[in-house]
Amino acid sequence: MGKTYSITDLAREFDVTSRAIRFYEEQGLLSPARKGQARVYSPGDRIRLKLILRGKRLGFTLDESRELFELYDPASGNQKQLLTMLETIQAHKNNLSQQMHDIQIMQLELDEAEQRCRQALSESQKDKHHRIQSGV
Amino acid sequence: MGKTYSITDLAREFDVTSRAIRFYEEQGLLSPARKGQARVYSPGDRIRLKLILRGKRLGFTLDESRELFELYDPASGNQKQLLTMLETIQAHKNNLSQQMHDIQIMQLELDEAEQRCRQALSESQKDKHHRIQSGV
DNA sequence: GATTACCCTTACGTAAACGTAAAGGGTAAT
DNA sequence: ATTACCCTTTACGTTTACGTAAGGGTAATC
Repeated sequence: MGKTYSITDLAREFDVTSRAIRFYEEQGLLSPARKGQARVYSPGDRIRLKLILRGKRLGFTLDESRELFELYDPASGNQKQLLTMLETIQAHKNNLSQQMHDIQIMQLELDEAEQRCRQALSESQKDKHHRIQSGV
Repeated sequence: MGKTYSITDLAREFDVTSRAIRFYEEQGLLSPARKGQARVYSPGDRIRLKLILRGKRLGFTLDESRELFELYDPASGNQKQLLTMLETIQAHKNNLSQQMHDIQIMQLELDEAEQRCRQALSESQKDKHHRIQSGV
């Protein structure tokens, strides 16, 4: 009953190669079921892949993403590691704040670049008209 | 008169190695003046380095950063490339929006992870007290 | 004058994240 | 039964962004 996906299904959906998906498994980020030799991915596996790719967009290494997954795993029990875990989380939160800030600044700068670009375009249009008018 | 910086000045300020800074130059992202053999960096060079590092935090490759610098350069004149330039800018803006979105979601998730973590900690504290009270 | 602290170039090494064959098996339509 | 398309594993190759010696010059300091 549960929906399943082949490796190419997921590869197509998320625009990655099947090689990449196998690589994530090799690195311990995915562990799909098997049907014979073939990999069979559950909706949970699919989400997991989605998270990996989001992590990548944010500049996380695969190791970091794997570590984050462990934060969400029921297997986390170990109490002594809870403080370490909090530090990890805090570090990630700090990085994200920094990135957020970086993005806002860069968006402003790109807006300015766009304006200058449009300006330059409209002026080259004016020049064209001028040349036409003056018969050059 | 103009303030200048040595390579180690900048390396210390931005917490990168001088090797890295030389590498950026090798890739055409910086071109400091020279005094004899030694590199001499102007305030402009310093800003440039700052931008490179910000780009890196946002997942830009050095090639992409170099391309962005060209968008801001007075040497940009070429009119035919203005449209290509606008496309490049738009693509970057789209990526940044996506990243912004990714960050917001991940911040929420990290907040939740933190809460669960603190919860687990306080419960392990309660257990401790309980064990102490009951003399185990 | 020897140590310390910079600076340089050249060049090989490396980690991460796949790309890219090579060689083969499974099944479904033509 | 052959074409086509899926799947597999093994394994070497590649790009990016530096790290890490190795070897040598300069300038201040003890």
